[in-house]
Amino acid sequence: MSEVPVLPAGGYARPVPQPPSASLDLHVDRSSPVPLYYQLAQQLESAIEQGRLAPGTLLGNEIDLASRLGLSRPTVRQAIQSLVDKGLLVRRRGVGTQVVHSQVKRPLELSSLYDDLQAAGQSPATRVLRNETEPASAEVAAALGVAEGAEVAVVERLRLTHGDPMAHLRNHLPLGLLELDGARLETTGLYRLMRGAGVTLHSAHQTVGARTATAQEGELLAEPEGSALLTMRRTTYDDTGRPVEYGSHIYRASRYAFDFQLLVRP
Amino acid sequence: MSEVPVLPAGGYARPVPQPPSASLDLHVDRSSPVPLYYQLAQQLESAIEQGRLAPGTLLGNEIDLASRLGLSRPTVRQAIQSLVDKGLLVRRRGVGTQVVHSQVKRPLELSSLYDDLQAAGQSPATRVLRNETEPASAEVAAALGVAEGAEVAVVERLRLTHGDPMAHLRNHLPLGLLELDGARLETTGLYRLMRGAGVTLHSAHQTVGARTATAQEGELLAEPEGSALLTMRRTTYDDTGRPVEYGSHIYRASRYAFDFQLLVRP
DNA sequence: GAAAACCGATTGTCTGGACAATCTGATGTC
DNA sequence: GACATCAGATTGTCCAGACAATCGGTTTTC
Repeated sequence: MSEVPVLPAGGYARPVPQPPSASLDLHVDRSSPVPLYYQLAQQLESAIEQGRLAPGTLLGNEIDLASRLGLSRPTVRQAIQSLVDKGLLVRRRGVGTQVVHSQVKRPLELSSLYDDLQAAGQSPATRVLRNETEPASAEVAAALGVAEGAEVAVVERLRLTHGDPMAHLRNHLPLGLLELDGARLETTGLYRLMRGAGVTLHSAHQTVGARTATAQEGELLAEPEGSALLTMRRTTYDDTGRPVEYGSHIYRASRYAFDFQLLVRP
Repeated sequence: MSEVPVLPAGGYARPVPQPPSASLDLHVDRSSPVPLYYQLAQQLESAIEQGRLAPGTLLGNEIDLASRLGLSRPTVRQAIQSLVDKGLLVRRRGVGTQVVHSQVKRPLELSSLYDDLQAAGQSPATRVLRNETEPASAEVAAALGVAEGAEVAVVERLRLTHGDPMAHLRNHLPLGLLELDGARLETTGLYRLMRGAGVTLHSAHQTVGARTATAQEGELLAEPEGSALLTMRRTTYDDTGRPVEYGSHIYRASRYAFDFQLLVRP
C-alpha cells in the first residue's frame, strides 16, 4: 500500500475530467407537444452517441444548463436522470455529471428474436409450422395460469437466417387475447403483433439453459444428434400481471448466443 | 366478437379495482436522515410484499396521499416512481396507480453466482484452483483494454454445491485494482471483494452460449464428455467506464440454468 | 511538513402551486 | 339501442426557489 506512485487511487487509467461543454447548441421547442425534458434528453443522448460529448466530459452544472436553456432546474434534472437510468451519465455530488466511458448500449430489452435479428441486419425469415389450439399441458397451464387441459393457442415457428435454420420457437397463448394470423407471423415478430393488438407487455421471467439435441431436434435444426442446444423458456406478463405468453424455444448453440447488457442498480 | 359476456375487453381475467387503500398506516419521520421519498417507498414496498396492498389495488390519488402524509406531491411522486421503475406499480393517467399483479421479483441484478446460490440456500463452496498473473491473451486484452501480452491477474475457481462441482469460473482482472486474497475468495464472491475494495460496479456485458464438454472439462465438472455446458462470458465496467473484470465461465447444464426477470421499458 | 479546518461548487431533497393530457363513466342525442 | 358529448378524476409536465449533504481543493494550524 506504500509507494505505488504511478497508480493513483487504486486505478490504472486516470479519468481526465474535461472542461465543461458549454458549446453544443442545445435548444428546446416549446411549441412542440414533446415534453421539454424529453427533448433535452434526446439531444444529450444523440450528442453522446455521436461523440460530440466525449466520455468523461463534465456536463456543466444543472443550474447554468437550466438558465441557458430557459428551463427550470427540475426539468433539466428530469432529463439528466433519464440518461442516468439508461447508464449513459453518472452523477457525483459536489463534482458534477459525467458522461460514462461508453460501452453501454442497451440494457436488455424485451425484444423478440425477430427484432434482434433484424437490428443485426440478418434478414430473418420465419416458417410457421403450426398454428392451432390444444389442451394445455401441466407445464403450460401453470405458466399461463389456466386449468390443465383448457384450450390454449399454440404456435410453432422455425426461424431462419440466410436460409439456415437457427431456432425453433414454440409459444402458447391464452385464447381470446388476439388473432394469430399465420401470414402476419411470417413477416413480423410475435411481440409486435401483441403490442399491435393492444397488449401492454410489462415484464417477463426467463430461464436459459442448455442440453444436447435429440435426433428429431437435430433434423429440424440441421444439426447432428448430440450437438449443444441453447434452451429458453419465457413467461411474459402484461401490466395487470396476467400471463400473456409462454415460450419454449431452442437455439442452435453453434449459431446463436444470448448477448446482453445490464446495469447495476445503485 | 359478439356476445362473450364473461370476457370483457379482450381479456379473460377482469382486473378488479379494489377501493383505494386509505388505511395502511403510513408515516414519515422527518427527524430521520433517510430521505422522505425513500421512507415512503420502502413502506409501500413492504406493504406490497407482505400482501397488505393486494395486487390490483388502487393506491389512491397522489394529492390526497401527499396531504395525508404531510408531504408535497413531488415527493410522493418520487416515491411512487421508484416503485414503478422496480415494476411493482403501474400508473395510468386518468385512472390511478395500481399494484402490479405480482410475479416480478428481481429485475436482473449484477450479482455473483456466489450470492445467487447463497440466496437460494445452496451453501456454496469454492475451491481456488489458480491465483496468479499471466500475459493477457488477445481475447483478454481486448476485453480489459490492455495491450496484448501485458500482465493481468487470473483466478480460476471451482464452484461446488453440496460437494458437487457446478461451475468452473475463470476471471481476468487488471493489475493494481485490488489484492486477490485466496482465502477470501473461498469464502465470498468476487464482486463482493471488488465492492469492498472501493470499485463501484456500473454495468456489464454478457454473452450466454452453449457447447459440448471436452474430455478435460468433463473430468473437471464430473460430467461425461460430450454433455451440454452453458458458457458465459462477462465483461464488467466501473462507473468511469473502464473494464474491471473479464470472466469466462462454464456451467453444468444438467445442474444449472440462468434465471432472470426483466422489465419492459415503456 | 503534516494534519485539521474551512470554503466554494455541485448535486440531493423538498416545497407549493399551476395547467395539460388522458381515462372512465354518465349524460344526452339521434 | 347506439353513438357522440361532456364532466370529473387522476396522472403528466413544468415552474421558482430553498436548504442540506458531499466532494475537492485551499488555507490554516500545530
